[in-house]
Amino acid sequence: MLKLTRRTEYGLIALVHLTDREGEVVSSTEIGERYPVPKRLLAEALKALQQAGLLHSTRGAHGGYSLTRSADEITLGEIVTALEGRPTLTSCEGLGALQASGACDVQHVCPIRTPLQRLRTGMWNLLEGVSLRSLADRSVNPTDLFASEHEPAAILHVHARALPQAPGLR
Amino acid sequence: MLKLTRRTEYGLIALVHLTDREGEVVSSTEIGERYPVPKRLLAEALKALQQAGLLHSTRGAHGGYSLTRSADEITLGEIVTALEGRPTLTSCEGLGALQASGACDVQHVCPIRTPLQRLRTGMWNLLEGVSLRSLADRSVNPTDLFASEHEPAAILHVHARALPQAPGLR
DNA sequence: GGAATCCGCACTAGAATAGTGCCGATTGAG
DNA sequence: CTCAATCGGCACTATTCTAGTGCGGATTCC
Repeated sequence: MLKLTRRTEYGLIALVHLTDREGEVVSSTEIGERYPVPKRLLAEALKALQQAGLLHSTRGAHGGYSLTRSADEITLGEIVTALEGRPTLTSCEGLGALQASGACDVQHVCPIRTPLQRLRTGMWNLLEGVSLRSLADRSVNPTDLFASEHEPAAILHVHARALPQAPGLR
Repeated sequence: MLKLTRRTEYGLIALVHLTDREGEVVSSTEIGERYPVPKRLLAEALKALQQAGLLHSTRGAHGGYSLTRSADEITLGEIVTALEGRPTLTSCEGLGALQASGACDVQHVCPIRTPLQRLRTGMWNLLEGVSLRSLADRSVNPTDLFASEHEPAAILHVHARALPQAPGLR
């Protein structure tokens, strides 16, 4: 299913909270008390974020977590990657380490392998395009986060009639 | 996990194949023979697509499936919805039927509810923006499917200037 | 020394996913 | 009219993923 796990959800809650108190050291206890979140799982999410280098942890009394970088420099993509691994779409991609080894036995005939990789890339860009800051900023109009003035369909350009050279993303 | 199920994968394979033979009636057997896909599951995916109104089925000998509309008019969003339900991101949204009933007990304090809804919307637009036709068209440059002339980050508009991307995965 | 806090391991229960089998209903062809 | 191809529906199993919880150890401040 195309959705995030709770672990990620908890991690996001924590990160948004940490963004509110940027610069400070906040304990997992504090976060756990503020939101109805199983503290134990919250701790796991925080650990994962720490291991991914997104959070700095200080132990001992008065310890806690803090952002290692500015909230502007942390993307949703990184966060999701840290919490549940880089998002893949199909089994083909899951193995194969992306086109590296042609491990996918369907590869030769599989008509969707490449298209689906594009899809993943697109979704990935979407996640990469959102900073923790913008996520945490409640003053931003929801529709403005992703939506642009242009028609979404036009942006993503559906039928791909115009095929302008694209910035080599990946 | 942020990924599609195999069922969806199989459904997409079938749809791409059906797009290649647009107008014709193709049996699930034929598809199953062409690609190394468990025929049984393929049949399930096809059934789901039929029930969603994306495919027309004819029974009996020489029966099979065909697209109900032009491949241009079918979006990935519809397909995914048919095969695994409308993508949600968090539990908050899962219940609540989206902001309708305030079922989410975290709602009052949950700092990510709204932002995450935006995320979902963005991903949804992404899926809605891709037609089956463009997905099936192998001549389209992969990067062009989603990418536009504009910088992705600019489109999705974020403060972040795209960090160096870690190629490592899994 | 005690309290607060992060750290790491292991375990259970439930849900989702992947896959398979079987039989009935429908329909075209011989 | 019978046979074979094909869709349609039901039920079942095994594996993996997800969610949640417990416990004890290591650090650090007071």
